[in-house]
Amino acid sequence: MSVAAIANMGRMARWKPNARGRLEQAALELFRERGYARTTVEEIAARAGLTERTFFRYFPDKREVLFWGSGALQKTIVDAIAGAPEPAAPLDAVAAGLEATASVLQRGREYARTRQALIADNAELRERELIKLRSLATAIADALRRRGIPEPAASLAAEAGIAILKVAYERWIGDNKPRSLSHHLRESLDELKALTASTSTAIGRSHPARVTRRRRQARA
Amino acid sequence: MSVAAIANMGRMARWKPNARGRLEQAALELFRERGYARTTVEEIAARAGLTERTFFRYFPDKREVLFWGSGALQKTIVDAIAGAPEPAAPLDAVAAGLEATASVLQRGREYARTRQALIADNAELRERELIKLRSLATAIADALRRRGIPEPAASLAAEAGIAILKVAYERWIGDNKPRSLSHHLRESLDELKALTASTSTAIGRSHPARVTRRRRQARA
DNA sequence: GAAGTGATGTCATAATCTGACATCGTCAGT
DNA sequence: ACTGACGATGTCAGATTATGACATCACTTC
Repeated sequence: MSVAAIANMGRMARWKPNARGRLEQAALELFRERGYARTTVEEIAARAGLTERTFFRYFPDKREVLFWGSGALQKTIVDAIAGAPEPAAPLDAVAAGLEATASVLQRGREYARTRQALIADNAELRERELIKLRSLATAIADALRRRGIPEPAASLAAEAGIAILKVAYERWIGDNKPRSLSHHLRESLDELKALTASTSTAIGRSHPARVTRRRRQARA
Repeated sequence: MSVAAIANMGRMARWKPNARGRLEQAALELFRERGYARTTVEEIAARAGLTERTFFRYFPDKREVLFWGSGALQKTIVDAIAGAPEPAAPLDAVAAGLEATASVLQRGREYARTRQALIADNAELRERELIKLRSLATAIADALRRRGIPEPAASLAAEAGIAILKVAYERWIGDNKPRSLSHHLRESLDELKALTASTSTAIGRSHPARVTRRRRQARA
């Protein structure tokens, strides 16, 4: 559809603007009111002024309405890792990626809070969240490998990144002071670094022996 | 039901012996024939000589028919960790736990193979497997903490244990030689130890500075 | 202005899962 | 043996999620 068509929204009786967003919004409201399990897709669609069938055109299943953002999030992280300054330790590249999430996640702490509460008390949603985190972990590891980071280190750094993200996110949500997610990310990262510094693993190392590693990637 | 009643199975028209086992068996057969998604619970129940409703009395949902064993497995591991010889490094206690699984998992490699193949090509099943592994990880970490192992180490050792189990299981399944799961477990463990030995983390350490740690647990 | 396209709606249906209640052997106690 | 409790199943009805096939409507393009 052209830009003109979008601007033209007035006359369109059938075409509802931002259907996906309206569905998300309606779903979240209803989930807050009655909980995830007790609201049906039909109700969500109705509140959004749409049909059950249309809901399933925008979301492959009911759970995804709470995870739609994760796709964009993952892309953001991966891109940021790819674009990090060249000679960076694995964990620093990951950190750059995580920093980039802060902007995407800024739908507000309030949203994050209720979303996490919903996920916490529903098994289906917890399952889905785990899958998304696994997907993110492998995506991060891939991105690191594309930077020439060899295998044990790439996976380990990716796992560490997920761990940091989880801790920071949790703290950010439970934090009453107006400290940003970025703040908690940096803090968690520093803690992890302190923890590994004393025992010195490959993930934390500053410059991997300064090998000219750039040549080995090309395109991938 | 008394032992006599069980021995008496002959006369019982309604009561089918080992209903759960028959359902599992029927399910596995059908999954092999048509795949997981294309077989219905009704078909499974029919082949087991039971009703759809009864299937759901034995398994909370269709997926669980492939994961029923995981409960026993987890218990086995946790018990073995609890019963490991007292002054053991975290990873050694975990290793003792994993060793104990070998007996439970011995439903044969053939079963394991088809089961993993089924899980691999179905999203719902992959999700469920992840959940089970998370559950196992936290159970292991708990067991280690009950042995007096402090927090970063307990979780890390648990994660390492899961990683070892996954690798060993995978290799065992893909192995044509008749090497046991135990063999692959030991091998994977050794590889991990070698990997961490050079960098020396807390997980691999032999004796945690020989502190008298036994007094601090009592009952937990 | 005719064909085409994209977003929705409508209808029909499969499949998963649950609650309520009936039935049928078996066991325990009398 | 009679009876009542009990445990495993069956039967029935229904909510809910999810998908396929096809119609419609507004708007675009040639």
